[in-house]
Amino acid sequence: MVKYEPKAIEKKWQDIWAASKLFEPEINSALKKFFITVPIPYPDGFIHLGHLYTWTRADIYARFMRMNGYNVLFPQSFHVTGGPIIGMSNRINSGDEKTINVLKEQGVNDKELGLFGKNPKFLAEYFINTFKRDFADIGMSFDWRRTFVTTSLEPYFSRFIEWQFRRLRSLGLITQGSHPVVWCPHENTPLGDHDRLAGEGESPVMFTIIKFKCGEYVFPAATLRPETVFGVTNIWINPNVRYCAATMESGEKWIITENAQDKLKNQLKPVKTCEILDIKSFIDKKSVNPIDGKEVPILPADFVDADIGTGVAMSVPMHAPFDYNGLDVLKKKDSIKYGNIVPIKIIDVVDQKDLLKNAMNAFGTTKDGLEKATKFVYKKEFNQGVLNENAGTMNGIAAKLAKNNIIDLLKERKSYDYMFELEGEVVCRCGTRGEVKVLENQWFIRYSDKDWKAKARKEIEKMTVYPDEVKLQLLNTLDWLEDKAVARKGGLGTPLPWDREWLIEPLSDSTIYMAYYTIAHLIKNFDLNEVNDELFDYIFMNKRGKNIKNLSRLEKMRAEFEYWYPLDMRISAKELVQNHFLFFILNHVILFDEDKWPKAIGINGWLRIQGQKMSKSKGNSLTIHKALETYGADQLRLLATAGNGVDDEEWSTLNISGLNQRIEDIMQIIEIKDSFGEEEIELDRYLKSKLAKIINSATDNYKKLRYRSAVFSALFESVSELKFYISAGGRNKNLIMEYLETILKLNHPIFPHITDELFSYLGNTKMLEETTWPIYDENAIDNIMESEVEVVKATVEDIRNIISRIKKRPTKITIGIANSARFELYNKVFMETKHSRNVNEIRRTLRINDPIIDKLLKNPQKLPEKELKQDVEAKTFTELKQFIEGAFECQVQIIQKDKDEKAMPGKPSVEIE
RNA sequence: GCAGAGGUAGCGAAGCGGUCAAACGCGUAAGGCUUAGGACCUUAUGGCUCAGGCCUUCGUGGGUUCAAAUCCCACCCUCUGCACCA
Repeated sequence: MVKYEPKAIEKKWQDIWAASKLFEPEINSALKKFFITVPIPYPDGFIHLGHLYTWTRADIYARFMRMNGYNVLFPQSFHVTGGPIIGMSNRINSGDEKTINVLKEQGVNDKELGLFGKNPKFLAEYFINTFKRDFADIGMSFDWRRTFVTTSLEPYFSRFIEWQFRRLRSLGLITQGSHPVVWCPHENTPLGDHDRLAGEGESPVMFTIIKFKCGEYVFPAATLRPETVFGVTNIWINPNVRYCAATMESGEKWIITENAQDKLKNQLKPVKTCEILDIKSFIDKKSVNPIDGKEVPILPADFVDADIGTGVAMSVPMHAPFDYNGLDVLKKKDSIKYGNIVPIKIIDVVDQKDLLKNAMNAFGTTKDGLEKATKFVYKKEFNQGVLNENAGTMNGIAAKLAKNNIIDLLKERKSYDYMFELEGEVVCRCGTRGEVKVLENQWFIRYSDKDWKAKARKEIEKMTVYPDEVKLQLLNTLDWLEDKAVARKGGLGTPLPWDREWLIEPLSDSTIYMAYYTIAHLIKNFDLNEVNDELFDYIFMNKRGKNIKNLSRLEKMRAEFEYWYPLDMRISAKELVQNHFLFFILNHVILFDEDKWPKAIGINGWLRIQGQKMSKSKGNSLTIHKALETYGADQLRLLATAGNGVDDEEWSTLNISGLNQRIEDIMQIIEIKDSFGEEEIELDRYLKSKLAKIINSATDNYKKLRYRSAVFSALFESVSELKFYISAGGRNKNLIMEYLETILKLNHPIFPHITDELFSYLGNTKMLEETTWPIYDENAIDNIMESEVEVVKATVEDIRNIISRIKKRPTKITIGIANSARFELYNKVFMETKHSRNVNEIRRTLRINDPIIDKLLKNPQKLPEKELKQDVEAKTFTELKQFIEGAFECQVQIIQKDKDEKAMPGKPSVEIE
């Protein structure tokens, strides 16, 4: 009994591949090139199975293209820009138990841990080495000569990034401005999602400030709904909170909560002086609504949250449940004083006359209920509402549009301002409450630029995207893409060449490095001083500057770039689609000529393990290194076939046994190969036809990165067809050998080690990647033969069914094939189904009166689906007689039927005795 | 909120107008093999039916069609991204 033992053979083949230099391609103008990459990873931990999902998918593509005759470049590098490496190092240094335990479990010793904590560079180098080791062990076909590390560890690469950013700046695509971020005042740093204990996903929301004048003072009401300003009946302040009169730079005296003045300071609205005052003294005084000049009273309300906005709110009772309820409370207290304040309805929603009241009745007047009602009302009114005659000049305008119109009006009247606020609470890991801060002099890359977007749109439309739906996602995201901050003050990275206290952040320094791969191994021969903008201009733009000398040395790099670029395929998981991939595309279209724009991208989902995404942070990741203790490389590579597209796919080790089984099946057939002979039978045509279809579908699926489907036909279907052929009496050695060779080729990209091994068992001395991909032979397709074999299989099913019904062991089975007249009618009907599947129509066209026609047309669901031939059916049954006898262990007779009503084409009559 | 994807038998997952009671894998059950277990092989696995038949199913509710898991509309639920965060 043969057993598949992957460990025994995998190292051997990895060494053979390495020695062959197969994966270190050189320029070869006789060959078409193919350049494929995966985004560079952060070496801040061990590579695990979740990562591998993406990389194996790329490696499979690289091997597939090599076998298809392409000169394939598949390099890999590493990313250390930004925070992750330093963050990891800091966590270890500060004794973070979770992190340390995970690493220890994965085999890091105390000495190494100590160094990790002290030296982020050591940490990065350590993990880069483990990545390389694990990549090799899993059989990745990388060209390691071109590896580099972005960015601060590699001055040559930094020069490249500087070149990129000077060019972007010279194109006017880098600007400086201010920008709101969530900020930790304790650590003095922006708070990303990963830095938060609470408030993940919270981002600054812009509140409109509308200035209501009251004598010398301004009441700056903060609101999310400026479109309701026509419906204001009063101003709310909270009598239980300390307020102050803050003198702003403009000289205006704003009445705001004490809290609010710090917020304003953070948002570049410095408060010059500030006097505490008794807010209660303003109650019942009048203020002026700037939109229409109407006077509205200032009233007390304890639901006004001192932590949000300015502490001054405008009251629109007809459109805000809290305001309505607040006014109600006051009216109950003092109906004379407040009785004449009437809610004003300014937004109409079709079919929703009493939207607010209904919502309040439905949700109640508890705090929670009012919040729900608020959400409900806001949503309906904003999306479906239209302003009415109470809204002055805005009458008839949709609420959605009115918002900006009203803001413009307020600006004209110098009654507008804005501030940022967090809707939910954000807490930093250090425990401090996060707040909004507007950063000054931040550098931006102008992804909002219309012309730039138009170019990118053109490229996306042209590009091949697997799977298809991702293209739509790219285009949609491009539409709302805004300017992006390109630099930060912390972490690692290349300084902005013109403002060196800012470091270029990771998503911005990783947009065009694929071009750098083409020269990465050569540029190191230069002195760093020689590596300047002119050099890059010459290589990448063919622009020869004054100081360019030593042309011959440069020429080699230029040739590499010209040969390998553009990038033909980039593979990644889906989370990079809406950020990295867009930046990658945008930078390419602006920095390179159109013939150097990327050709295709392939996106995959995640690997789930027991329903959860496999990731470092979830702690459910299995490192490749560990997994290789139990499984072989090819067995782990099977996980690349977990899915076809962007859906997340469940992976279980159980699939591995299915793989093992097929491999052992193949090994067994190879073992008995000498027992096969020369005889050719009808069934050969069936196997050849199946093989052709398998080649066709596997090839197509490989091309589209649909590996789940590819492995299904290349491995599972192919082996089971071969087993059927042999069990049904097939013995044609030449055919079987050709079949085996073909399926080894078809499986090689996914399972390179075992297929190379088995290929050598067949007496070959070449590696599979030195052979060529199987060619689909259309002439081998024999649909009638395939159909008739299916008829036999279906008949066996039928017989089984009957036997189980009548509950007796058969002694003899007689199978009656329909006569050729019936086949003729059958095929006539089949031909008609190509034009119409409407039974009445078929009947009308055919105009044949025959009980067989009636039978065929009885059920439109069961119309003939394929062409059948009487002689083939008869021959097939005769040839497979032994196969049928074997299944039932009794005598089988095949006869021709002339009159039997039951025998139909594709459905012979069956008599069981 | 905006955008994208998805809901299929006990589970994973194909199918994306007719050959669909739904591939394939796993699980489960019976039989074979074996001293026994494992592995392996065969068969069964929505319901009913003692001659190959019938009935009900593909998130929910409608619709289009001779025909819908597949197309259209509405609703419910799940996942993902949304920017200084890699």
